[in-house]
This record gives sequence, C-alpha cells and structure tokens, in this order.
Amino acid sequence: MPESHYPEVRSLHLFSEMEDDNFRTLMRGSYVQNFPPQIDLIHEGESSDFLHIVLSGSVDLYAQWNNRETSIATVRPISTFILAATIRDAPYLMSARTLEKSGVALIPSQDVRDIFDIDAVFARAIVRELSQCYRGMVKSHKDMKLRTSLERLANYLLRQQTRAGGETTFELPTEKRRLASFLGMTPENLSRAFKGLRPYSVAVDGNRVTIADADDLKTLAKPSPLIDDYSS
Amino acid sequence: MPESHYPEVRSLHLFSEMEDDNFRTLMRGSYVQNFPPQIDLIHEGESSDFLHIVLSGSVDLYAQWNNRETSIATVRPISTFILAATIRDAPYLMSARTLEKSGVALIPSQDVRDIFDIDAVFARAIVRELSQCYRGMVKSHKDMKLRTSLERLANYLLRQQTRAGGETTFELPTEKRRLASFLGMTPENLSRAFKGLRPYSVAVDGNRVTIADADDLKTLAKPSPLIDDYSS
DNA sequence: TGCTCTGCTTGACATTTATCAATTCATGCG
DNA sequence: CGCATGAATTGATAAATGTCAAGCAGAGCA
Repeated sequence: MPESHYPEVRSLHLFSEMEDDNFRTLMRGSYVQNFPPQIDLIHEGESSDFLHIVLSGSVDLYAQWNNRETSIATVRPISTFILAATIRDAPYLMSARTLEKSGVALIPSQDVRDIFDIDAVFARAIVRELSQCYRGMVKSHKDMKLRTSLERLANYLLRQQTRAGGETTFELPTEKRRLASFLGMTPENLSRAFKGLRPYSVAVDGNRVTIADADDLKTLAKPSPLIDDYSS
Repeated sequence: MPESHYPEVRSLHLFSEMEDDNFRTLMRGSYVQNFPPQIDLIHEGESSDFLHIVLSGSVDLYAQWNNRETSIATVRPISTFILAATIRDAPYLMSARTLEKSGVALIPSQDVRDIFDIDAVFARAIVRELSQCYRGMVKSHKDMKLRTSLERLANYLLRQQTRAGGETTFELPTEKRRLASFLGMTPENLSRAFKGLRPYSVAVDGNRVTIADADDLKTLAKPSPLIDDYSS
C-alpha cells in the first residue's frame, strides 16, 4: 500500500493506538484497489484471505439463500468489514459488492491474526470494534423482529434525518430497491409504505425526503436508543 | 465465589488460557447465585454491572419494544452472556430471565475490563468469543430475513436433531410459545407450521418430535452451513 | 375422581406482505 | 430529439402471518 494512504487508515479506531512497527508491518503487506460500481468483492462461503477497509465510495453487505437475497448493511468510509471472519479464520457469512466507484484496502488476514497475537493494544481495539458490530447486529435483529415494515421505515427515516444533521429535508443515501431489501420488504411495499407515512408528515420526491413534523412521525415510529442509536 | 466453582468457570474458552493470578482476581470479586424459574436477571437499558455466566439451568435472552416481546437466544451452561455490553460499558440491549432453576455466576464488569486491559491472553479469548457471538447473530438475522416461518421451523428442527445426536425422535428443549417467539412467529402459527411439515415426515406429540426422513425434510429446509451451523 | 390452571390447538377472520403485470418516470445515448 | 433501459409506482390478486375466540389436553392438586 502506498504510504500516502497510511494516515487515513491509521485514523481508524482500530489502528490509531497500535505500535507503529506493527502498523507498518500490516500496511506493507496490504494494497489498495479501486473498483467500479456493482463489483463483487467477496462472496459468502469463501475463506477470509483479507480484511477489507473501505476508503472511499460505499459497499453493500448482503446475503443469499435459495435464490433470495437480502441486504444486511452498508459500509461507508472509513470502516472495516468482515473483521469477525478474519479473526476466526472462518468463511465469510456475507457477500460484499461496491455500490459506487470505491477504494478498498486489503490487509492479509494472516497478518492481522499475527499482529493481533503480539500487539495487545491492537487486540483491544479489535474487541471494541467487534463488540460495536455485534451490538449493531442485535439492534438490526430487534428492529426486524419487533416492528412492522411501516415502523421500520419510519424509524429508518428518523435515523437518516439525524445523520443529515436534523434537516427537515434530506437525501436517501441509497437506491430504493436496496433500501427495501435492507428493511426486509419488497420495492413495491416500500412504495406503499412511503404513502402510508404521508399522514405522518412525510413527503417523498425521488430520493429527497421531507419530514415536516418529526414529533408527529415519532408517535408512529416510537424510536428507542436500544434499537436506533447505532453510536452506542 | 466459592473455590469449588473455579474449575467449571476455568473450563470456559474465555478463561481457560489466562494468567492464574488474573483469573483468581476475577473470581474473588464474583459470586454465584441460584435463581428460581422465570426470574429477570437483567433488563435491557440497564447499565452492565456484571458479566453473567450460566453454570446450570438455562437463560432466555429477549427484547421488548412497544409492548411486543421477542426471544432472541437461549443460553445454556456453560456460557457467558452480555459480554459486549460489559466490554463497552454500555447499556444492555437484551433482557435475560431464567427459564428453569439456574445457577449464575456474576463477575463485576469493571474487573473484567481491568483484567482485559492487562491480560493479553484474556483479551484474545474475548475476541474469539465475541466474534462467535457476532457470527451467530448474523446467522439468526439471515435466517429471519431470507426464510419463511415454515422454512425457519424446518431448519430449526434439523438443527435440534443434530444436537440430539441425529436421533429420529428427540425432545424440544423449550416451551412451544417461546420457540414461536424465537422463530419470529405467533404460537398459533407455530401449531400450523408443525402441521405444514407433516407432508415432510415430521410428527409432533407434545414436546416429542420425530423426523422420519430427514432427507425429505431437507428438500424443503435447504439447510446451509452459512446459516445453520452455529459451531463455525 | 373432579377441579383448575395453563399452554396448546383450531377455526374464522383481518391484516400485512408478496407477487405479477402494467404503466410511468427519469436517464443516458445515438 | 426520440429511443432504450432500468427503476419506481400502481393496481389487482394471492399468500403469509397475525388476531380473536373457543375448545382441548395434560399437570398439579384437593
């Protein structure tokens, strides 16, 4: 990997505190690649040869079974993905594809495991990252099992509004078909769900969403930090 | 905690390799308690004061939202739960209640974090445990999003059969109402789903399930190691 | 034995969600 | 500009799932 990329990788929680020698060892074996949109980076079931880091663009994590497919998460810069598979040296449970033109760093899994064994600071950082991922997954699971699709959409919109700094109007960061898959519904149903939110002051025009009265929407959505706050 | 319990706790992957001094420090601050059935041990939203270890009996992890409740996992001896909350010093995302009379060890979270910071072997063991939990959660999530309730039940039964050593007939380890909640359906629907599996050689009598022809059932269930193999 | 409790099952019905087909809409391109 | 493409929407319908109410069955107990 060219040294010009070191600072941005180093700025990740995962790498920011570790020994410089170990960091440089990790980087030396790695490389950065640019991918066009819609390229499969990894596929579930494969063995995990590299830890991946999204440096630019965005990557969709998804899974398939019996000819069905579902989107599980979107990874945005700068974060890692499939850390758990790398650590356990186990097969990927999810596939990953670029959503747009994206830069991805690849660090050999074996190097990660080696450094993990000798750098306690790095190991602790991994624990923090993993526990965050775990809790995120628990929250998604609760969202899925406890809410109807309309409620999931309502809460999703409120989260996006927060991400957009609380603006009344904001852009959906993703295609609607993919959003539907992420929310566990069909594109047709997502369309209807948007209409179903109109009585709660939600208006949609293309990718532009307006929530005129967030408090009104919250009476339906009933957001909870134990499901919707992805920062804790 | 009485020293008589040390060996069984020590036998956990999480503790088996760590420094003896550190292990004893952890144990000294801990205690063991016996609980009757249906006792709430922790409740979601509370701060995580203790890492819990199930020594005997069984514990249900569940979550609530808006007056709805769903069962997320069952913890059986000897395993820990809510490790991620302990490590992050964050609120519990799930509640836990005893399903039967159960013995539980409680280790102060602050002690776990302290030892975690000074014992690299322990930190690594935590990583392994956490990554296992994470992958388990991903699998549950895929199960939920990619399969119908009938398919989830079919695969659940095949997993239970494996757990029971592959016997044609085995016992459900849990109440049907809780199984329904775990599988993300109502008890009524679970009843109907069992009937729906009769053409696939599944017979139910109370808690006793017979799968006459597992291959037949598999044509419906299409089990996949990337969803159903909880050991990897 | 009968009683009571609780969980399970069943049936009728309502709601939610998916599927299929057709149409509209936006976008890029020759 | 017109056309082709793929996404989004809409309507009609079907399938899956939930809800409500009633009945059934087994466990514990007097």
